[in-house]
Amino acid sequence: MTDYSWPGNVRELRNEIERLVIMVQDDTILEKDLSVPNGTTSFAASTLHEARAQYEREFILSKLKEYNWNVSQAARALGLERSYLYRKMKTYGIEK
Amino acid sequence: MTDYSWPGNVRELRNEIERLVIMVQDDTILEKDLSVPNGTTSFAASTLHEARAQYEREFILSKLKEYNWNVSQAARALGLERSYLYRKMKTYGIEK
DNA sequence: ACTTGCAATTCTGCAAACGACC
DNA sequence: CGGTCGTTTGCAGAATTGCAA
Repeated sequence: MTDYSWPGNVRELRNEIERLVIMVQDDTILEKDLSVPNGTTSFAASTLHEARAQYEREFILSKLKEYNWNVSQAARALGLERSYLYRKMKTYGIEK
Repeated sequence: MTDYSWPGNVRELRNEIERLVIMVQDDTILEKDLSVPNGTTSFAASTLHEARAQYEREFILSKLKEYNWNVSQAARALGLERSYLYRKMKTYGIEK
């Protein structure tokens, strides 16, 4: 599991762990049990909530990069208050 | 403009109109003024709000198709109340 | 299958604060 | 000095969402 970057934030990792606890009967977790096969880049969000969060995170991140991490400009482009963008960044664990 | 399908819902069309009203100085709107050139499939949402809506719509639509328009099943898969999914569908103008 | 009312939660903009820089 | 930026926080009004029916 350490081969995977867990791009969203810790939530995704936590979800996977919870899933494993429930699904795997054996004491040992094998690679086949993982929902993220080696080499996978992103794993599909099922819930609307999850999907939304993942997408939002990517979108915000891309805008921040586009504006060279100038939060004020990115916020303007995103149509958000700059203070609110900070909150989003914290929520999604986005940092330079 | 009638060549474009305005996939989101009327909101996208309205936004484009508003943009045109503001941006185009002349009395006549030319094709070059459109932010959606002929043949374009989707036009980039700028605002987080817009992007979110577009994405959410696509996501919900795909789940509905996946479950053959069984709203109850789709709602369960999406992690939403079935009554709320109906509201979303209305909001985004999703119908079979 | 589909809608609606309502309450609880969450989201979001606004204002304000502080230091730093120009 | 006035304006911008980075960052955080409190608060009130708006929007989202689940539940019951």
